[in-house]
Amino acid sequence: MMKALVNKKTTEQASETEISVNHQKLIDATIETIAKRGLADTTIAHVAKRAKVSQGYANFRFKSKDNLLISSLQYLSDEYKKSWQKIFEEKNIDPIDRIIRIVQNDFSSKIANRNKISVWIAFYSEVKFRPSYLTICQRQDEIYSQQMEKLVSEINNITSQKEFTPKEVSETYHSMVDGLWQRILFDPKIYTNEFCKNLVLKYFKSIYVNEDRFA
Amino acid sequence: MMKALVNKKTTEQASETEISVNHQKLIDATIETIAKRGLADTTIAHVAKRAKVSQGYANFRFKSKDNLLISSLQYLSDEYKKSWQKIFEEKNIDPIDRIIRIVQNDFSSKIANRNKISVWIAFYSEVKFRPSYLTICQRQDEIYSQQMEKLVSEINNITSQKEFTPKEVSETYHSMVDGLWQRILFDPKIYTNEFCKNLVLKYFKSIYVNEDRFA
DNA sequence: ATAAAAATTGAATGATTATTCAATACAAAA
DNA sequence: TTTTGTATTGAATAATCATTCAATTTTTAT
Repeated sequence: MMKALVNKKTTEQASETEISVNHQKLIDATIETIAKRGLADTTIAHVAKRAKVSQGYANFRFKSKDNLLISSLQYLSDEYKKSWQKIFEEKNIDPIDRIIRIVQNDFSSKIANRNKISVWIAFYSEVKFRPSYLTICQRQDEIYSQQMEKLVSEINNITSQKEFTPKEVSETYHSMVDGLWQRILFDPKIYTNEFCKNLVLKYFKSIYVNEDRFA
Repeated sequence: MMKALVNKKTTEQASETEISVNHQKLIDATIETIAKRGLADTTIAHVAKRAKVSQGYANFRFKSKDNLLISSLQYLSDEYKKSWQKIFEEKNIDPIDRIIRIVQNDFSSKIANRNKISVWIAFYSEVKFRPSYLTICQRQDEIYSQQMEKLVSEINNITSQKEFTPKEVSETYHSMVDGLWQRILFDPKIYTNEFCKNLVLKYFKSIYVNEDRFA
């Protein structure tokens, strides 16, 4: 009896740390399904089929569809966070180069592609009605903004630019990125990643007039 | 027989031009329901109840739920368009004042409130999967962008600003608006309409350095 | 006032879909 | 091998919802 209890606990721990293959397969399949069919048309049956497990299992593994969706959003959020976190942290790189890398990342094909964007917007559209979605998105934004403001204030110090506060620049950039992502979804012919990236760099150019690297 | 035909035609014409009360009641109810419950949870039954007609009637009147949703998006789009169309057309007003009015309009409480925004984003999120949604949104954007570019080029002429093309300024502005609307939904405490408006005006200030009206 | 036509109802239908769970396959331990 | 526990299946269930339509109310024309 004692042994059984201990065993059970070990198993639980294992499944928490070493993320099971099926767990990840299902999350990937969920994101792919939302990208291909839209959130409204994403059923457990579709996801399970794509992940090549039974419908019953998908539900069993995540307790509920809701839970599967939340886990998928969390995964998407973590993936994005990882991509910018390390750029912000490279303290030995010039801050202007660092911000350029942030822009490059935000419009890299890995991040800003129509599939990923459509999934983000699908979740955004439900944020007002699902507190758990809101929490995940807000947490991400908060840290990003905070790091961005710090980076901008470093640049402001170097360039002795006084007209625009770090907060203003950070918020403007952030909203531009969100807006441009949306537009990539609408009209990818015009809004190529390159076009968007250059538009944002041009914005920085308007703030930091003497800095040629933004041109 | 002849008379009957004529009568019928008159009735049809009437119901097309003088939009029936129920028609508009249902569209309003649809927008309200999406705002309150989200698109995923918007059923004909909820809409009908809010519009105070029977569920069967709602479906009969619009042929299908799909059709009702498209009509609602079209209405929203038209309403927004009307609000900016007349500002662009006021040719006797100084272009800088005109662009300031455009900004004021885009962040007026009538346009940029959480209810309206959540409905917009709900439709945006389905744009990739519903060609009819895409068409409505694209048509709107195209005309807006076109007018905006024209306005910016007028301002560029006056200010002899050469660094930033009308297209660039217009696209940047447009994406900022979309991004900020999204952020109003996430965190209305920080992103008040006033805050957003000032952020955008500050952007224009960075382009048109000598123009005090943007400050 | 009456008949004919149109508008509106609401209950029934059928399709879709999340969730459950008994049955089966699989793996590990004895 | 046999036993025991876990992972996985897939068919059944129950709920939700768009759509239909026969019946009823309201409006219009005579």
